[in-house]
Amino acid sequence: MRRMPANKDSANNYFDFLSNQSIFANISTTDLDKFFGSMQVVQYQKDETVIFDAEEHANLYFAYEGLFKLTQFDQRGDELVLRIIDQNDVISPMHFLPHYNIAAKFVKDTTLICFSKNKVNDLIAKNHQFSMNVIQLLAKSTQELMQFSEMLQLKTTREKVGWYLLRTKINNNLEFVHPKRLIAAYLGMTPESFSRALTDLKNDGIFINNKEIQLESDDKLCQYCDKTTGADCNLFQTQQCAHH
Amino acid sequence: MRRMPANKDSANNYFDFLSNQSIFANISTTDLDKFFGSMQVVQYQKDETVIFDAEEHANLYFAYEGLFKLTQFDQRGDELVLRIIDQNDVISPMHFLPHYNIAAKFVKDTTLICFSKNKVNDLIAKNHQFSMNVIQLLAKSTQELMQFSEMLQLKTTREKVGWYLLRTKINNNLEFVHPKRLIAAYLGMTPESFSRALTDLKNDGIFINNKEIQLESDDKLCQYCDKTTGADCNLFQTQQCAHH
DNA sequence: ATCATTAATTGATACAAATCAATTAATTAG
DNA sequence: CTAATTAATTGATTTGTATCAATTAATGAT
Repeated sequence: MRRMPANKDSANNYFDFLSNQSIFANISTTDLDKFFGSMQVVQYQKDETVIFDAEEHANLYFAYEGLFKLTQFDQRGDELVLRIIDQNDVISPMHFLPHYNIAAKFVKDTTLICFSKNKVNDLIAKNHQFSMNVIQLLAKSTQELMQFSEMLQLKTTREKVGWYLLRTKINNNLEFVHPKRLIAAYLGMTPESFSRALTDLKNDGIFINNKEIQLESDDKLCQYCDKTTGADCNLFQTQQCAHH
Repeated sequence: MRRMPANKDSANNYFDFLSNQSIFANISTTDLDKFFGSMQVVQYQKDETVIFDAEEHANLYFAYEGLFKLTQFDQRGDELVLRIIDQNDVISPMHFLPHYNIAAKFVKDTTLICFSKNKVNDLIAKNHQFSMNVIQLLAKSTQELMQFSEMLQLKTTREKVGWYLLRTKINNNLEFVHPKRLIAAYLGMTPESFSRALTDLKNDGIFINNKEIQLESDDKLCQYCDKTTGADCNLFQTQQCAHH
């Protein structure tokens, strides 16, 4: 980990970046600029592991650049990847209860912007819109975790992979942007099972060459959709959509 | 479902009950009484299933009496029990995003107290302490879901059962207060596997007769503990505690 | 461009837990 | 109190996915 002193140019980039975060939506520039002044920039290197505990890391973090996974792991070395975090994601260990730990394992060199618990709580106290935004963020996080549990518990290996591909399609146009082993871990399976599932999906008209996803027809992944996931699809509830 | 007109006596009981909820902590009686005035009481019968969707059920609910499970289920009929809810628990479907659905399946006749989204949002807007309490509630819910995922994914069948027994011990003194099939579903296993795991635990000095849990010695469940779970134990970080 | 390293795939096997089937125990209703 | 119903347990079998092992593909460094 490395603390970065911010020069004026980079500070402007950070401010721009932060202003676009939904947690800061509809807040006056005055209040924001003041708050942004307290920002800290920290950098982590590929392969570093950091325990985010409620004591030392009671901050609010923004992923400015890079890639890492939020994981729990046990004595056996098995791990649960709760979230894959890349550019633009937010995590708030400051909202973890005491004694709760989670590890961040950095997959790429990563730059985080963070704000201390005290500063954040000050803004919550002072700015009603901000506290609403925090509520929104936590509500979203609750719901994503419910969907995540659902994926882990209810979906078959093949369905998990289909669901992941669908989300990839909805977000960024048919290619894997993360290492397959990372995706496999996130879906709660081994890289071997992930690979085999990708092979199986040929029967559904879904073909993979290396990082590229090719679909026999545009709707081939729709069978792995649900209303919550589909809500972000540009075809959602149109004529072609299954949830129509 | 049945809407209950509240008479004066029962209203007093409900007010007392609500006042003790942590989401209403440190709020003036004046504000509370006004808010409580908007309360609705609804009753559900054993075996009823209700879909809590973001549209019709955008409320804040308190379980006053009864027992039900919050579940997701798929076409196959497999189900994920996200939470077992009994007396004193809170759920806030009002914080679900649009299109997100979850089912409540009532195990016993149940009385819920609820407040509409609008009334809750009014209180959030007006009362800073309340919005802090809501943040606290959502943060807790996020964390519980992370622990839940961890349990589902990382623990073996036996560890899941040991962990459940430990929590039971910490909460209410060594007996099952819920049907075993419900517990099994919550732990993501079949009743058969649950039963076999209970038998296995004899090797750890843990004996079950019907609903009663008997321990060879008081620390027999400590091997299934972790710091987060242990934080609620009355021996936490004392001499006897593994996390000491 | 070539070598070294890491990632991904493919095949063979093992294993934990689900499923299926039957029995016993515990509740609930009359 | 007894019969009926539901819950829990126990045994036999199946199954999906992890694990182990080996190979091939892709990426990164010199």
